[in-house]
Amino acid sequence: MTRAGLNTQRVTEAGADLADEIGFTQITVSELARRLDVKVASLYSHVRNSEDLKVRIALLALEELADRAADAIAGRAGKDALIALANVYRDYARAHPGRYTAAQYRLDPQTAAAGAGPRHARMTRAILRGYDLQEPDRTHAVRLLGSVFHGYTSLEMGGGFDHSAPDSDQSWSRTLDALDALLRHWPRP
Amino acid sequence: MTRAGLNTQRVTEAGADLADEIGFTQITVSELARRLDVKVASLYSHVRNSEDLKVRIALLALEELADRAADAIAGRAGKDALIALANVYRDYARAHPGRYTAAQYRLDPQTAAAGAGPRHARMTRAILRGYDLQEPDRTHAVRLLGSVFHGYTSLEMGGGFDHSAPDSDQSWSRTLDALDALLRHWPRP
DNA sequence: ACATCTACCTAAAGGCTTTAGGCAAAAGGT
DNA sequence: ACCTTTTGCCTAAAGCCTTTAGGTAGATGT
Repeated sequence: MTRAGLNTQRVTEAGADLADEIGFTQITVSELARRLDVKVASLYSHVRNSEDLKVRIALLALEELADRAADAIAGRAGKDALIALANVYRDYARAHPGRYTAAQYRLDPQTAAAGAGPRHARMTRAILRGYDLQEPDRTHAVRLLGSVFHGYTSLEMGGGFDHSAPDSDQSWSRTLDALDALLRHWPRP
Repeated sequence: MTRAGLNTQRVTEAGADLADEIGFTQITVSELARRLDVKVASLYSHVRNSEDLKVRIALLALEELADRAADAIAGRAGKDALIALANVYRDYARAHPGRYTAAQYRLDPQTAAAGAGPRHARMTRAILRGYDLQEPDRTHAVRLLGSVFHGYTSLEMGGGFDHSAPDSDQSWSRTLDALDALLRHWPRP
């Protein structure tokens, strides 16, 4: 009887793929075992428990997202960079809904700090180099951008903008126009 | 042996309270039964199954939120109304994290349309009466506002803005200033 | 060929979900 | 008060998911 050749890495990737297919919240160790054609107990050599599996999928998704974001903003500035970064999140969420949901999974502070979370914050901050904002407004703007990227994407994923005109692509595009305008004319306190 | 006197309504409310204490994702029928000091099977007279319980909690939260939002925007306009509405969401999320998470629970379109979801959209739209926006920009703005309210609140709830200066209250306040400015000077296509 | 990992297995205990069938408290009519 | 109906809660049981313990055989290196 030949082996499947699993290790923690592969189990995590298979978990992420499975999440994209059936939804992150539906992930169970049993379901993943079925998918990998392996007995449930076998997975417990690669993953501490069900929670550990979810955390690993979350960290994987955060890292993949950060890599794509870094690619997207390299060599761009201002509105170009803003649009490129924003689209990374939205496109990733549409292509990999399970992974994207996983990226929102609540991690304890230590784990979060050790993962790719901080890279995301730095990249959003980097976008603002193209605009004339000083601290603390820069931080406020980072938080606003994060909120819009995540908020829009997650409402859209939840079907909130389906079945109503105008279509979501247009709102997205105009939302980015609006954010760009806002960053260029950020109000004084 | 005297009865607990439960019905669907009370079970749902107890479920919502429990969600606020232990987190919406931790909700199980068993846990709720323990909380109510009742055997698990008994709850299945009041609730079809675990999913049904969660949906009911979600609908309850959406309704409570809509009621508070309606109170908040009554008799206000412009930036006042914007701030009041935004604070309803944020305050509710902080006071009732379990219910707030429940309000984000994905409902099937039929259930969603029958619940308080559409009321929320109408109220956000009502806020924009105080600003000079025509369709389709009005809809784009509704979506942007929803994204920011939900996005900011959910990142804040997830601890994303902890342990970094300036504190989240300030960013929130300045974010609302920025949104107000944006709505007053919405960019042309 | 040998020892050593290591990937996978069987077995079993415990918890959550859900259905079926029953009993007794509450509610309502006469 | 008495009887009937309703209904709120129960016990029992089956099925699936999680997790641990202990065992076996394929891969790896000497």
